[in-house]
Amino acid sequence: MRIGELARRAGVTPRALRYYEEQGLLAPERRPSGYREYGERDVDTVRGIRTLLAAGLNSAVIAEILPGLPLPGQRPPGPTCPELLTGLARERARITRRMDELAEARALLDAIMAADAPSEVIRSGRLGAAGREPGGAGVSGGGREPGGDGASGGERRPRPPARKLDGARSRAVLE
Amino acid sequence: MRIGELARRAGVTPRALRYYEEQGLLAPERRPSGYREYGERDVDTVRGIRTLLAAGLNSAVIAEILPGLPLPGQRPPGPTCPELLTGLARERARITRRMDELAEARALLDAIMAADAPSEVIRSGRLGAAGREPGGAGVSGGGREPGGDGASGGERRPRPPARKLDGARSRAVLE
DNA sequence: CTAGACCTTCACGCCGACGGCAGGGTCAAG
DNA sequence: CTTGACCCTGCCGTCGGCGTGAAGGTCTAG
Repeated sequence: MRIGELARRAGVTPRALRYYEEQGLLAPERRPSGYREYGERDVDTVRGIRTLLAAGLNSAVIAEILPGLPLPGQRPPGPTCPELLTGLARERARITRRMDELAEARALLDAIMAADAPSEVIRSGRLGAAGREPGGAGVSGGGREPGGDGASGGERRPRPPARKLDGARSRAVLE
Repeated sequence: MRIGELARRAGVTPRALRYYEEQGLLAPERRPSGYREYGERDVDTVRGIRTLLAAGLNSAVIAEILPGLPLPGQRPPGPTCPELLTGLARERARITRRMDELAEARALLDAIMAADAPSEVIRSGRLGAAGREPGGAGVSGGGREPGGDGASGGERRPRPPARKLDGARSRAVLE
């Protein structure tokens, strides 16, 4: 199929598909005319890409992960198994951390809502970063915490004090 | 305290604190010299800001939320209760959706790892967007699904087809 | 008085994932 | 052949949350 159809079926724009190709996430055939020709499997591939992008993985990471997606049972001879596996574990841990952060933020919102809703404050404890109250009065669904999955590092440091090391700019703002 | 101390205690950079002020999230006193003077409570406030930022709320949203944070029992006469509450609920729902996305992505990673780890594929089902396998062989922790909290809209559309409406540019890329 | 740590206000740079446009080719139907 | 839908390759713009100087004022210890 051509780019427009894939775009519709995968729920993205053609522009995004060209971008994914540019980043090495897709490699469609080409017609003599230059038109890209995609296969059926690319629909799922693109959905997978979207899922991973939505999880905060960047295209470079996805690019090294993707080969394991489309048809399992095809081992590209490159550095797949050990390094890839650690990379996967790393991203998984990052996602879990992210979920913890979200849970914390949601708890904070719940605390604010609980303190704000009954027109006046009822018991209003101090809520440093996340108000812990046993019987949460959230709008729906309570707070639950994942078991503590990856490394549960705690300290908040905005920068590895920005050593004057010449190259190697640090990224990973907050993620 | 001055900006440097607050920065250290809250785990951010002075630059970030100035930025927060610029965005209306903080309003420190000023010494005659122009130096900013912060209070103790600002430490917690900044931590709260970080938590919310980490959850994907932007500074504008946080700005309208924050007044409910520091000292409860102080109702600024503006549009607080009804609109603020819906805003809070909206953001809460967004966070929950985000967590669902993350859970999905993590399940996808687990599926890839499971298919990749045992050196050869074992049963390799097709995994369109998230491989569902009863006995997941993940590294740690299984997959769990939140009860479905906010609106569980399903369709994936990258753009509200970009109507030629003049003003009103749409945002919310992927969030 | 002086050094050095700390502070001030500009103001530009950056990154990722695209959006959007210009200028031009392709293709199927009528 | 023409039309209109679709496609191509550049290439610049955007948005948020800061980083990173630059040029200069303030404060405190010695």
